[in-house]
Amino acid sequence: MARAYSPTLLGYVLLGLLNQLPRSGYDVRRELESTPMGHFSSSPGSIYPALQQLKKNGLVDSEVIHRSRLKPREVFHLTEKGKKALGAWLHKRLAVSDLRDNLAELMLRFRFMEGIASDQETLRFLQDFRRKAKTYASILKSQTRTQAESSHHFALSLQREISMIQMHIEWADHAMTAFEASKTDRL
Amino acid sequence: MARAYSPTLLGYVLLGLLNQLPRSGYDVRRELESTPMGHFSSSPGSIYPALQQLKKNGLVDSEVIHRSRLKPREVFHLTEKGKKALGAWLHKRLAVSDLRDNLAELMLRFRFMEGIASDQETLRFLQDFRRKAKTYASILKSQTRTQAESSHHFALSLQREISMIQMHIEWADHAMTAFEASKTDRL
DNA sequence: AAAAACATGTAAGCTGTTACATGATTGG
DNA sequence: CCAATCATGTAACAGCTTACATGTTTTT
Repeated sequence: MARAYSPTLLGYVLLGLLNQLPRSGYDVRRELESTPMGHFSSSPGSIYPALQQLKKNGLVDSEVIHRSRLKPREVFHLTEKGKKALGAWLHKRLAVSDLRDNLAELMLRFRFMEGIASDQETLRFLQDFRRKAKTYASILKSQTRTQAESSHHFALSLQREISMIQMHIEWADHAMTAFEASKTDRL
Repeated sequence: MARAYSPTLLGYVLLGLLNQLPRSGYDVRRELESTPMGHFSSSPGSIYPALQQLKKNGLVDSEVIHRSRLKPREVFHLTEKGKKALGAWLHKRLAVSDLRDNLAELMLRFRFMEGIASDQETLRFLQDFRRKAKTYASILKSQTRTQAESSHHFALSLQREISMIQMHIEWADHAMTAFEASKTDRL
């Protein structure tokens, strides 16, 4: 039995982009060039195989569009399975360790929620994010008390980490009030 | 002709740790477990091959220390070549794009400066860091003006990025005054 | 006439991960 | 006696990157 396929982070980025709008590999490359998503390369050697991988596993499908003169474009779009996979990724519950290890991924998830997650769902994400950040911040602060004396550089690094998390808590607050406001607008 | 070997980021982390203090692979693993350096795994399959790689290229050397009962330890230390490589990494000039793509690496560099870079050199690093951060911040702000209207989520993501950089500028200020103070202390 | 944009792919290789494998010693 | 700690490695693989490869069309 072939073991369960699960997209890579790059795969989810592609799903997110194709969910916004069906695109060719070339379109995706240009999008990644103009607004970088994480640190992924926009080179053909990255994008085309990744799209084929998604297609092979049934998360996207494609139509080849022939034009009079130009080379035909292969335009990819999400399948039902692809939409489910993207949705599952976006709604996955956060772990505290994600704040340390996968912050960039969490932010990508936030960005790709646009258009497919309701304001309610986005708010839930931000609330969860804020709670986990609070927890992580208190862990870091307890480390300050126990380890900080040992090394100046280390203490400054810890301080930076704490400021980072603090800033993200404030950002989440800001984002949440923005979403609360937009919710009220529609009443 | 074999083309020039240059350590990977994990390689530099190992050089930094071994520069602080000669260690065995096992020691390194425990260090990575207790205080994570970037997102590297502390698993044997990561550490032992990486150390062998560094040894093969002459950046570290090792002595095998035999003890009465316990398994012998292979303790690694930097060679002259290794010290040079580490120094070159630490003093490499920053690019503005590093603020976006390699922030974690910059912070590792800062941490490993302890003990081998002078306060002057560390200050220069922080000054450079601050300048590049300022530049990057202004680039991001100009993006806000041109693209922000398009998407709410995207605007919030941009806002977060700007707050991040802003926070790092303040952190650099804080760190610099700390180093200025310690310099004055020694007069 | 040349350069840039359009459009897609393959091949080789590096880095690192997980899982597997082994075995002695020490502490509870 | 069982678990944890000490200690080192290999093998298979995933995932991505760079460099190579190809050809048309539009813009300068």
